[in-house]
Amino acid sequence: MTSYDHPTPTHGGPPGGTGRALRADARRNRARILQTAEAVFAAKGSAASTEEIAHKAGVGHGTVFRHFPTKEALLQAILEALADRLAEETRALVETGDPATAFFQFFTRMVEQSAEKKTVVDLLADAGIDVTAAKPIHALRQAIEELLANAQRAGTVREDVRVPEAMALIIGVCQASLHTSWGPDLQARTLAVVFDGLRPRHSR
Amino acid sequence: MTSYDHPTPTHGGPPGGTGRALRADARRNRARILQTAEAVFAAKGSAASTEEIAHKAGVGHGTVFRHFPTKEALLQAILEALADRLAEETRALVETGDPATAFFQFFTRMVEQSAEKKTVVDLLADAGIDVTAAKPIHALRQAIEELLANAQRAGTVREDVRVPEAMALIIGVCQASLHTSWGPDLQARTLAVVFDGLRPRHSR
Amino acid sequence: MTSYDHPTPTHGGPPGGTGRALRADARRNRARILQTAEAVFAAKGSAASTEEIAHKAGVGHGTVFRHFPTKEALLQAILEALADRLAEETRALVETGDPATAFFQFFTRMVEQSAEKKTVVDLLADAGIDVTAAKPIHALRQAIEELLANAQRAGTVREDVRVPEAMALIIGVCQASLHTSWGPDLQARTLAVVFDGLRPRHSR
Amino acid sequence: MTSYDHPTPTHGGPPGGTGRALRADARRNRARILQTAEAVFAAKGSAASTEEIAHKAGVGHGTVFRHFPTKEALLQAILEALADRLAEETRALVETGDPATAFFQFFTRMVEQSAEKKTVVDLLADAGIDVTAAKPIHALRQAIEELLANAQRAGTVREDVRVPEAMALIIGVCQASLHTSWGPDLQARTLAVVFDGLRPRHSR
DNA sequence: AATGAATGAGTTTTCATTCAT
DNA sequence: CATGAATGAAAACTCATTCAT
Repeated sequence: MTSYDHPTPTHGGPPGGTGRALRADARRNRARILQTAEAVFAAKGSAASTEEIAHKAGVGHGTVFRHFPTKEALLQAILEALADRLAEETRALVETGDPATAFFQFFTRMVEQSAEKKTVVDLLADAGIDVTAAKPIHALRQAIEELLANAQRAGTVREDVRVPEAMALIIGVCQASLHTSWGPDLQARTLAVVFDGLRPRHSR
Repeated sequence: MTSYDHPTPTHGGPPGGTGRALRADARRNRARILQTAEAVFAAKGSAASTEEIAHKAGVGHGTVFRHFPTKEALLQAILEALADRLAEETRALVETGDPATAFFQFFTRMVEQSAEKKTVVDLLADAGIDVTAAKPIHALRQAIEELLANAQRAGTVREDVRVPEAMALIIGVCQASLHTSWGPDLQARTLAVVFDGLRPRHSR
Repeated sequence: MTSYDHPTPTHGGPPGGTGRALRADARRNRARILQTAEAVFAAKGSAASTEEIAHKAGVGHGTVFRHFPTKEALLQAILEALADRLAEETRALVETGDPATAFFQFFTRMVEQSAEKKTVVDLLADAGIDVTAAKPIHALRQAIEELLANAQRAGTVREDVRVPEAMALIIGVCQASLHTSWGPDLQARTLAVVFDGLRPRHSR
Repeated sequence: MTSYDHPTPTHGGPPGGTGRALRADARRNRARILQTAEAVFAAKGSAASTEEIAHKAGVGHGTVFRHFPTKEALLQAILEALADRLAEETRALVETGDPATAFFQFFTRMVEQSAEKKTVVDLLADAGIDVTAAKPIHALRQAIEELLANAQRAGTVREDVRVPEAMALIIGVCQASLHTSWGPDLQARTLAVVFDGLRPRHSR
């Protein structure tokens, strides 16, 4: 959520000092647009109109374009904001979690959040962007790499599993969660299979 | 391919004896439209225009709407046709394959075909249709159920795995194959993890 | 005016024969759109909206885009239609006029029509198209070349005058006619100066 | 340049003695906006946005509208400024030039400057303003009248040529210089014809 | 039955103008 | 006074859908 508070990058200066709060409302608008857009795109896919987003955000639709010059830019911004949030969360898990279980916690958490993440994956699909290529994804990827390596060092994930398939499995299960009648039971059972496949043989 | 030849079920009876010749044309048109639409939607996503489909199918724009009253109906019809094809294929595997390996063969085959299936899943996502709700999916689902049951009877899949998570895993890996740089290696390693998770513990 | 009657170039066949008059109204619409657009652009410049043109032509604005995929295409079509008309007129003058005076008649006629030609010149200016490069202008240019050569052979225009300056003078006087309070007197006196400059010295 | 320094005539008196410093800023801003706008409009036509002008002038967007209540007003102001400049230049020629050739020099100079003047003429055309009606044109017109009269008195221009056609010819050749491939040769030959038409018969 | 012309609601984007800070 | 954020009218263009031929 805090990542929505960033002002436009052209205004790097801190708001403190002489109290130049000239664009407090602009910042607020930007944040509201991002928030609204994420929700709307999540609900209706990237085909949702900017007009609807503007309306639901309570601003004129010109204001959306003032903050994000194209629809594509808005999509990218959402992507980055979400990636930032996830990377932050993941990094916290890297630093404070139990290495043996943190990767599995993370995996589960991602799937739980999948309604939100649908946006990301959809946008990635629509934009034709390769997950591995998108810049803001990089931090997230690195955090995942660490979680995986830690789990392997702790002996809870097989040594021969590499990052690409780990990400593929995460993405896959998250996506699957969108296309079936997906209750907590089903989620648990699906993850159980995958987690079992990830564990070393001798550990069972 | 044969599944394209079904006329719309709403036109069950011919209006007269002499009407047959025209009916053949219409049937051919319907088949060509479906075929073309599947290819076009696969290539361009569901945002592709009906006009383009009509053009590539070599029919007038209006003809598409004569056969499918809305674009949505066309999407549904493609879905049904594809589900029919897959069900047929799967059924053949049920009847002629080795029970111990048929389920895994089927799973692999689905992922290999995922480029084609992308269409379906994308369309499902866009249309907000739940896979489990679509009627023609039922036959496919039944065939999968049999494959799974056979494998469990043959001891190559854990007894506690149920159909929903099996389908979720299939869908998930298929979807994952569309994002990330997905080569044969990655596909093999990802399936290895999932298959491993599906096998009974004592079999390893 | 007859140049408006051309059907879309994709339908080369003659309307006769079996009387397949399927698109009589399409042809009519195309002609009306062109006619209306020429008038509107002449009155308001090329900044006039396609919506206004559609409205004044009595068609939906989508129809304008069906016939001319972009506004630019519409401008070009007007240009070509006008060039066609002028070339035809000029050619007639080449064939039936008095070589000694035809060039001057043509020059005068162009200036008289300048209200109409404003469209052309404006469009040329707006589109950044070089007069000499536009294809449909070529026929017109050739006719002008002949008029000039004939006049020079008849001794009413100096031998050292070349086509480029002749065209420059025509364009210039036509344009000037748009920017001043331009009555018949002023037109006559301005042309008198230019015509005098064009005549050989010994002829006066 | 000096003509840019005039404040808007509607603000005749200063509100107080201490207000002078601010006024100087405002004057400078006004001048910079006019200068920038002339350049931008010259380069991009009157479709250029006020935002771009504000940016290039280094002022806020709102400042442009503080000085010129509408875009139209800005166009008018540019026109006046340019007319002032040209009138000044022309007046200098009246006072210091050779009466026999000054008019022709002036004519040539106008055509040479036509790239700059394109702005004006274009704006006039776009705005539908008649040259003869614009007030600041009057001074320029008077100067031209004198140049013409002097040339006629010196015997280098025919007695029967009046100011309107002289201006029409100037405007026409300037405009023509914007269309067609216009090199120094073509300019020279075109002016040669016009100048020849302007000279008395016995002088050749 | 097939065609494709017509339609107009909807989409993205731009920009002059207003107004709060 | 200066600023730039907000606004919404308007523009070009698309496309599913309808309908006359």
